[in-house]
Amino acid sequence: MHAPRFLETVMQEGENKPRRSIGARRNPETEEAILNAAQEVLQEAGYAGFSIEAVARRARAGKPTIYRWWRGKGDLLLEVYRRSKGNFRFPDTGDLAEDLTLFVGKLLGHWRTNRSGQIFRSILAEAQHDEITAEAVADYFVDRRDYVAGMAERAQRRGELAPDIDPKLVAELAVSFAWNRLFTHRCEIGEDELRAIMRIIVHGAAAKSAAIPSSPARR
Amino acid sequence: MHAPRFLETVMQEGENKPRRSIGARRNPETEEAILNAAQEVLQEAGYAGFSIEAVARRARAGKPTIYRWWRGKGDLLLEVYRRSKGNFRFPDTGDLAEDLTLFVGKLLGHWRTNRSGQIFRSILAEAQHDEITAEAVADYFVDRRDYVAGMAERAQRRGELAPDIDPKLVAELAVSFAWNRLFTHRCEIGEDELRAIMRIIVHGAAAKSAAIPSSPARR
Amino acid sequence: MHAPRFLETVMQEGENKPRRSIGARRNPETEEAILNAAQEVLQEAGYAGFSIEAVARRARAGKPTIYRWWRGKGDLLLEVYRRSKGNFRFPDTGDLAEDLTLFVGKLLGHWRTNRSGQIFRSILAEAQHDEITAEAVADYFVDRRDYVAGMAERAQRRGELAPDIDPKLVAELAVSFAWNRLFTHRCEIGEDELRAIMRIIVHGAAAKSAAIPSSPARR
Amino acid sequence: MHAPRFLETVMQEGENKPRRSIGARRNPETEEAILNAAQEVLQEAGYAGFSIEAVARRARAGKPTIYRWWRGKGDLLLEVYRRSKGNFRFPDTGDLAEDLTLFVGKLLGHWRTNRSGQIFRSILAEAQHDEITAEAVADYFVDRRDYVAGMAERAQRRGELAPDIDPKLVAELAVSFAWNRLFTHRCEIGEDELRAIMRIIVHGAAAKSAAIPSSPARR
DNA sequence: GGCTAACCGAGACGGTACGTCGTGTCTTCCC
DNA sequence: GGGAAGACACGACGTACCGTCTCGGTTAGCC
Repeated sequence: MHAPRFLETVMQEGENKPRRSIGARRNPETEEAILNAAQEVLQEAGYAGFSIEAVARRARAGKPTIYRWWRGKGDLLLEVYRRSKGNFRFPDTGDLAEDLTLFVGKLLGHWRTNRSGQIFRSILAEAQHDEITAEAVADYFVDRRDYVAGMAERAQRRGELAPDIDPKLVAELAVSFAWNRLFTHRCEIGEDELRAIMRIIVHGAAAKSAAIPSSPARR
Repeated sequence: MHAPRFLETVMQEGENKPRRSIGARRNPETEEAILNAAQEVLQEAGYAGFSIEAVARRARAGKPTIYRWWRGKGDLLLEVYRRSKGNFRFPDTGDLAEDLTLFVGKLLGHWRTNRSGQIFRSILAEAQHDEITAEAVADYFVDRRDYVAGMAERAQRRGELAPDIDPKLVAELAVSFAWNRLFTHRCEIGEDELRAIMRIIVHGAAAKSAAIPSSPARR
Repeated sequence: MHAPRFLETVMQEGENKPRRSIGARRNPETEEAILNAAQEVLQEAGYAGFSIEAVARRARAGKPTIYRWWRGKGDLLLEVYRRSKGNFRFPDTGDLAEDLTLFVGKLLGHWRTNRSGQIFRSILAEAQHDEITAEAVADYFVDRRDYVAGMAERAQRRGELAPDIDPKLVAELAVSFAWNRLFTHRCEIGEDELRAIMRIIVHGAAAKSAAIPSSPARR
Repeated sequence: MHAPRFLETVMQEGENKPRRSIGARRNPETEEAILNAAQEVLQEAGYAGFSIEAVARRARAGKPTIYRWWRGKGDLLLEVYRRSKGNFRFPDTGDLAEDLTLFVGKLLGHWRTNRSGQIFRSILAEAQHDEITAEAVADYFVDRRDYVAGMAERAQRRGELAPDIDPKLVAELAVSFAWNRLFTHRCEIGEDELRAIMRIIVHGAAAKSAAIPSSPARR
C-alpha cells in the first residue's frame, strides 16, 4: 500500500555516506548531486514524477537545502535544462532550406532520443503557470529564433531571401514548428516531410528571380 | 504555489439546495453547474488553484460525480475550453493569405482578450504530464490543423496553391505559429506582421506561374 | 483496507435477464436472490467487503429494493445468519463434559470450515455500533446459553452437577469460551485442550462425592 | 448511519495556531493532541462517527501525520484504550476465586462506568474487518489472559490448583467470560453471581484433597 | 378495460471517508 | 552557518460506499 519509491532509493551507486556541510558556504558537491538527481528523475519518471521530494530523495539531500538555493520546481528545471543543452554548431550548406531541415531535424531527433525533450517539455509546462519560468521561456524562444534568424540573414545576404523579408519571421516559423511538434508529442517526422515544410517557409520568403507579384491581389 | 481557498466557498449566489438525481441518467443541470464552476475557478484562481476539489466545492457537487463524467482535470479543462470558444465561421475571401491572417488574428485576439487563452494554456500544461490530456491535445491539434487545411484545400482547388503541396503542411505551419505565440506568452501582434508571416507560408506553397527553381535540385 | 471488487461481477451463472416486478407486492425471487447474494459476498469477501452495493451488484438488484425491505447492513446480516444456521441436535452421552466438548468442538469446527464463522463474526461486529443488531445478539446469546443450559440441567438431574449450581452459569462459561475464540480468531483448538477446559467447567460445578470445602477459606 | 459533523469543527477551545514540527523527531504535543482528539470523537460521536478525518480535524493535525504513527483506525483505537484504562494492581488475597472476582468485577465495572467499554467494543468491532487490529486484539487477549494466568500460577504454587492444570486455561475462561459480557452488552452483574461463576472455574481446576473421580474416565 | 399503486432494475446524485502524495516551513543535530 | 533528516499542517488526488432520489417499465387489483 506504500508508495513506489523503488526508483529513487535504489542506485546511489557511489557514495553511501551523506555529504556534510563544508562550512558557511554553498557545497558544490551538493549542488551537483541535486542537479544530477533532478535530471535523472525527469528522464526516468517524466514531468509527472518530478517533485522536489523525489529529487531530494534521489540526491540524498534535505528538502530545505533545495529550497535554499532554488525557488521551486521551475527554477530547478531551468538550471537543469541550461546544463543539459549542448551547443550545436550548424554548417552553412549554402542552401537555407537544407540548413533548416538539418537544424530542425537534429533538434527533433535530439528531443526524441535523449529524452531531453522531456526536460524541455516540462519547462514549457511549468511556464504556463509560473511567471519566472514563463519569462525565461519567452527569452529563450527569442534567443533560439534569433540564432536561426542568423542563418536566414546569411541566406538573405547571398540573395536567397527577398530583401524586404524580415529573417526573424522565417526563423519564427521554423522554430514554432519544432516546438509545437514537441509539446504535441509529435516529434516523429520523416526527413522528406520535414524538408517539404522547410521549403515552404524558405520559398515563401525567397527572392523572386522572375516577376512574381508578392501577393496576388491587394484586397 | 498553493491556491487560495477563500474564493470558492463564498458566492453561492443563487441556489442553496443541492441538486438531486433525476433518475438513471445524466443531470444536465449538474453538468452545467460543474462546467461553470470549473470556468470560474480557473478564471479566479488560475491553473495553480484549479483542482477537482475546488470545482466540486464550487459546483456543490460530489467529486465522484465529476469523475463519473470526466476522466480528470485535463478532460474537464478541455470541455471548458471547447465551451468557451465560440464557433467562428470564417469567410472565404478568395485569398488564402487573407483567410489565414483573419483566422490566426481572431484566434490570438480571442486568447488575448477573453481568459480563454489561460484556459488553453492550462490544457497545454496539463498535457505535459497527463497522458489522457496529451492525447486529447494531439487530437485537438489535428482537428484544428485539418480545419485550416480545409481552407488551404479550397485555395488549392482554385489554383492558389501548387498541386503537389499537402495542404496539411501549410495548415500546420499556421496553427503551430499561433499556438507557439500562446504558450510563449507572445499573443500581442500587429496585423501587418501577422499578414507578412501568413504570406510567407502561402507564397511558399503557391503555384508558380513559371518554372522557378527555388532550390538547387528538385530531388 | 478496501474490499476487492473482482469477485462479485463475475459469475451470474444462470439468469441474465433481470427480475421484474410482479405487481404491487414483494417479489420472493428478489428477496431470495438478495439473501443469497449477501451470504455469498460475506463468505467470499468477508465483512470488510460486505456492502449494500456489493450485494446489490451480485444479486442484480437495485439498491432501493434492498433498502425497501431491510433497514441496513445489520438487518440484512441477521436474516442471512438466521437462514444459514443449521439446528444441530446433540446426543446425550451421559457425561456433561463430553457433551460440551462435542458441542463446542462442533461449533468451532463449523465456524472454521464453513466460513459461517465469518457471518457470525460480522454480526458481532455490527452489534457493536448498531442498536438493533446488539439486541438481537444479546437475545441470541441467551438463546444459545439456554440451549446449553438444558444439557447442564439434565446432567444436574442425574447427579452430575451439584444441586445448588445454576446450570445457566455453567452454560455461559462454555458458550463464552466458544464465542470468544471466534472473535479473537482463535477457532483452531485441539480436542484434548478443549476437553480439558470443558472438564474444568464441569468439575467446578460437579456434585462432591466427598467432603470438599467449596472454597478453601471463607474470607 | 452517517456521522454528525457539527461536533468536531466547533470547540477549538484553546489553541488556534497549528503545532509545528520540532525537528526530525516525533512531536509529543502532536501525539497527545491526536490521542485526545480520538478519545473525544469516540465519546461524542461513537464508533460510527469515529474516522481518521474527524480525528485529524479535531486535533488540527494532518492525516498523514496520523498515518505516520498509527497504521489505521484500529491501531489508534488500541492506543486510546490502553491510555484510558488505568493500570490496576490487584492484591493477592490468597484465594484465587476472590482474586478473579475482584479482577473481573473491576473490569466490568470499569467498562460500565467509563466510556472505555465503548472504546474497547469499537476495537473488537474493528478487529472483525481489519487484519491489523485483529492481530493486535489477539495479542492483547493473550496478554490479558497471561496476566490472569499469573494469578492462577501463584495459586497453583500455593496448592490451590491441581499441579497438572494449565493456569492459562483457567485464565482464558475468566477473561472470555468478561469479554463476552462486554460485547453482548451484558456488563451488569451482581457480585454474588460473579463470585459463583469464578468459583466454578477455580473449583474445576482445584487440587483435590483426595482422589475424587469427577469424570468416569481420567484419560 | 383503463387507472392506480407499488414493485423492480438501474444508476445518478451530494456526501463523507479512505489512504497516499507532494508542498513549503520548521527544528534539531552534526559538521 | 551549511547540510541531512524528517516531522508537521495542509490540501489535492482518485476510489468506495452511503442512503436518497427519479426514472421507465411491469404487473396486479380496483373501479
